[in-house]
Amino acid sequence: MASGIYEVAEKAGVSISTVSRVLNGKDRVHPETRRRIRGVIEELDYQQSASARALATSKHETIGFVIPRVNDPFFSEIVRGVEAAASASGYGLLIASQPRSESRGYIQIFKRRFIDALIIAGIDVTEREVMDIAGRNIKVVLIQHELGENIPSFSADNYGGAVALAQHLLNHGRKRFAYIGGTNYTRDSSIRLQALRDTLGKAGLDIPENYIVHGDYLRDSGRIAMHKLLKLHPLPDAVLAANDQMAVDALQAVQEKNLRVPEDIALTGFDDIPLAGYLSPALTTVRQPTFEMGFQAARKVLEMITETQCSQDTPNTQMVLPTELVIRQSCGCP
Amino acid sequence: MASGIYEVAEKAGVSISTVSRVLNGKDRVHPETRRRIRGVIEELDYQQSASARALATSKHETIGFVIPRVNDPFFSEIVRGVEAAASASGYGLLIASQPRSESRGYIQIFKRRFIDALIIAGIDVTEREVMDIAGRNIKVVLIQHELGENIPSFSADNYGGAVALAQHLLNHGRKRFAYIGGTNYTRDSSIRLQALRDTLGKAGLDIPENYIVHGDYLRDSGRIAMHKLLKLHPLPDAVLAANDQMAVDALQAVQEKNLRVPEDIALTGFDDIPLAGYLSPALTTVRQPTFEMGFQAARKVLEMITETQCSQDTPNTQMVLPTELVIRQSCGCP
DNA sequence: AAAGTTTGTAAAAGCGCTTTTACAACGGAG
DNA sequence: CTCCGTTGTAAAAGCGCTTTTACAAACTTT
Repeated sequence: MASGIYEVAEKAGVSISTVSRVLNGKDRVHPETRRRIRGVIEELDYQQSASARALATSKHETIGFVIPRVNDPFFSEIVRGVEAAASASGYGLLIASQPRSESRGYIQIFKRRFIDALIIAGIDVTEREVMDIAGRNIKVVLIQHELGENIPSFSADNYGGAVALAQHLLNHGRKRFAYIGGTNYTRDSSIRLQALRDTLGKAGLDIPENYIVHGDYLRDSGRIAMHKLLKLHPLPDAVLAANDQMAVDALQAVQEKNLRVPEDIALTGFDDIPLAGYLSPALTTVRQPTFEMGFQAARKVLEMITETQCSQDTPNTQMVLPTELVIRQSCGCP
Repeated sequence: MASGIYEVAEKAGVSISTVSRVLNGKDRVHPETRRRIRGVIEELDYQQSASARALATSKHETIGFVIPRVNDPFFSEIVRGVEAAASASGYGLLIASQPRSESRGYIQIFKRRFIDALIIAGIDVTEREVMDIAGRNIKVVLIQHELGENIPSFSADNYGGAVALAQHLLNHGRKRFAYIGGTNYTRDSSIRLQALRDTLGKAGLDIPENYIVHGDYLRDSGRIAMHKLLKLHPLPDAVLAANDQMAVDALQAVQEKNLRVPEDIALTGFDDIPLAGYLSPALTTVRQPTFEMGFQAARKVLEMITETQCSQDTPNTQMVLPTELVIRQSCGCP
């Protein structure tokens, strides 16, 4: 009875199916009737029940999004991209921000929540997990992680960025490289390391195992890692950190020991978070197209959703977006 | 037929109501039957349809959240707090990040989406708008904004923080104060300005109108504002910015003119975003309990949701959480 | 041993919408 | 003036669950 749509129907003197037709912009409604119903809807400030609609249509107009940390500048910029694309299409965004370890459980929960698609960013899911979700007719797109080519993904060109960075430092005449990695063998971090190794190799250099230390991408882990490096003899003269946050803390660690960046040690980051430009010396780093990745990933899932409705299949995408070397002062440039 | 729960029921040789009872941990099910059903659920990897459940129970286990910008460190920390509390209770988080101007429309959309509660942060909604939402049986809680006392809210002690800041600068012997405000008369910004005026007043000082300029809280607006201030004669010797982001840019503006902070001009921010501590000079500011506000606000709505179910009413909350003066170097301290 | 309690389960009625089907009313064509 | 294609609307059948009601079967009571 009080059931929204019934009230409207009654007040307008029509049946609920007519109201429904008006609501969904369908044909076969007399213009006059339509206008009257519109009026009543306005008057009652009637709002459809999203759950009822979702149940009846099995479209939820909501996309799920899993990331390790919302408050990380790198990820929050991705969120902004996703949100921009989603809201432009009237889609809602259900966000789960959970450390990698716990995100599994969250993905599980998403399988039953009302979402049409799931975007997973910065989490090393397996193909099995993705297929499991996709099997429930939830479109999946990955950001900053790649799997089989039947799974769309959007990543930044980590390899290219790291090569550019290494090459730039080589051009500065640096010889003794060290690397501060992310959580033990995250894919990103190991790709960057590989790029570094390859580039050094071509120059006839290499990077000894003890010049590679691991942090966890988070605050303070850069400081700890750098402290380890500062105990080495000879000291490295170029340190690449796997992300800006660790580079920032590493910088503090160097300065605490009264060493100078870039004179004694050149230091670079990765990501180009806002903070990077404000340091002294400002941090040389690699800009990642974060907003873009989020935006494009969201566009892609939206496309996948509508495609299914028209049941045409487009080839899947594995996009690698370009990164850009951002030269500031921490590498030795004036 | 294929309807999830039917499959389970059929395979277990019971009726769907029994399966439902198991799903919801109800009594009146033979332990043996229960075990068998659990097994089948496991085997089929059956997941309940959230929409169907929501429709039947009118509980969605999801809370909506509106903020101006997810990628702003101030807000993303609030998000983290909200997310932490929500996910601890198994609730999902539907986030809308929209500039103040467009957030109205978004709130509108939320009225029909599947949410049990809505948290609105950093947006100057009116009491009417809130009541309109609340009338739809969606609990509403405000963050960083206050309305009538029947509407729960969680804010930081802006006034107290600004007083502490002003007093601290007075203790440093500063006399010519200037203020860089937020978007024209956001409540926060004007409260802070009032606090500044009151404190100066007690010390027999005041702040001339032309020493008050307005930014928009965002990047670069601090630089523009500071450039205006640097054209004044005499120059101010203490500049308070309404948030850290603007203070950071103001700092750059000062340094570009070859003036020194804090020697020539003391400069302070508000919020204590991570960046503040990394600058040189490091920024003296006021820490806002961002995570805490988010966390408590989420706890509050969750409480409100369960309360209604037991239909007891608790007095409403208008919490003002304490802020904390964070003294670094930009004020003149060593 | 008859009557009353539990206990375990099934059947059925919604939740608020969409969508299909059916059917009057109205025109234009033959 | 009858026949048939439109057009506008109503009635009814789901969507996948929860929940209430009903009722048989198994135990207690006295």
